[in-house]
Amino acid sequence: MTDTSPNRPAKRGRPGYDLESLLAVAVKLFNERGYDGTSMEDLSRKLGITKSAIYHHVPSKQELLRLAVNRALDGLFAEVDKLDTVEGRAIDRLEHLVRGSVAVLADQLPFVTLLLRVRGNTKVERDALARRREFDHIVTDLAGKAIADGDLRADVDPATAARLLFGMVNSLIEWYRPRGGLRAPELADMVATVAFDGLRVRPEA
Amino acid sequence: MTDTSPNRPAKRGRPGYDLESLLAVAVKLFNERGYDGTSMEDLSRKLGITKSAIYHHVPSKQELLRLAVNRALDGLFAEVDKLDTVEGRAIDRLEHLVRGSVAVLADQLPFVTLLLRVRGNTKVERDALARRREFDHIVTDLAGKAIADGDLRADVDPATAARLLFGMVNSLIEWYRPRGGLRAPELADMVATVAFDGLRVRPEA
DNA sequence: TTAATAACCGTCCATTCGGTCAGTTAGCAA
DNA sequence: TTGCTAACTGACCGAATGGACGGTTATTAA
Repeated sequence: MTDTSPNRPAKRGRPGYDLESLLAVAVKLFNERGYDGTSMEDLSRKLGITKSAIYHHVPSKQELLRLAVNRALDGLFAEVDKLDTVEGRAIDRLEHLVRGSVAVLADQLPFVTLLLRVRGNTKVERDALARRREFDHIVTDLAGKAIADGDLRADVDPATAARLLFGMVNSLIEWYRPRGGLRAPELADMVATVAFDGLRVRPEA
Repeated sequence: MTDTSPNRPAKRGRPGYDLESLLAVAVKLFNERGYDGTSMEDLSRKLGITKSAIYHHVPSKQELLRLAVNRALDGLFAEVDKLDTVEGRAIDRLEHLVRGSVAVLADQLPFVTLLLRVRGNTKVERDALARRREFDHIVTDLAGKAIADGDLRADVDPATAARLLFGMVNSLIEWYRPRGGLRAPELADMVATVAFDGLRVRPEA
């Protein structure tokens, strides 16, 4: 989807990585080995340039992390903003948010993956966690309204419903790979179906 | 549940940590900061002993990880073994496994948490991932049989069903804390209900 | 009182870590 | 051909890392 290869045509200056192409490689490596488990040496080796060359593009290792997680968060909050245009009951808006989140997850998989693994060791990580909590709060509110509407099971409290729902959504990062046969819309269908209607086949009336 | 405090009564030798109590602190810290993000210095400070004292109990940092993830895996496979005694259809056995896994997760939360975050950087981690895949394979087989029985939706393939199901189960480590009001059996009920019957309220016939 | 046991300390080490800095090189436009 | 821009190199640094090692201290059983 995004061109991440070095030496792409028609640019000023010496060809090579720019911030974008470098970030793509970095995030991929962070996801493979973990952020703390990846040294700048490791990254430079993977890039095929020296460690100091990385610092031409980015002032610190943490900045790479910051750029990545914010990209994921911006994508997710863009889906939240889209909800304003969605008419209908809370459960429908909730389903929209689920589908939107699956779409962001599929489209920005490496960034979302990194986001969901952040632990809170540094300020960058804590800021990311704060924005994640903000997102979770929005989901919980929607679940609460859907329960009040009588559309979502009342034997599960809103916070738990939100957590189970997005627990399932977020678990996609563990196995979904866009290159496989399954496309994002079909994936979103599956998740929405299973989450809202369950895995069990119900005897028809 | 398990006594993890140092200086418990009636033991030989100088009182202090033994492997068990040390491991508990280590795993907790690993979960807070990440395995790679936790140095042996960090751990020694948390323990209140010197770094070298740790190496009296354990030969390496990786050994701590190995002990922890194997404890989690042993718990999960014990639940698999229990399935032999369960009569009934595949979907019932699958539900048993879900409930059993939730129980293990709740009882051995720190160990399971650490297990689910392993990336595969070292041999210890790769071995853990291999055992996890073995577990996943068992779940997928069960899902396949349940679909063949006509009990699980046929519009989701077995592997995806297994992944969504245990994606939801495993996401519990992100928020479930045993000290809260919710007990493990009630938690298992909720997860099983939501996963198999969905979050949506269905109009009664 | 004396072993045996088991936890612990202080010091040290080679390596790796994230990061700095002064210079170099490759392509483009004028 | 000359600037200009932007990517890159190599040598270096102080701090932190996982771990080794020889000696010490607190407790219980005989």
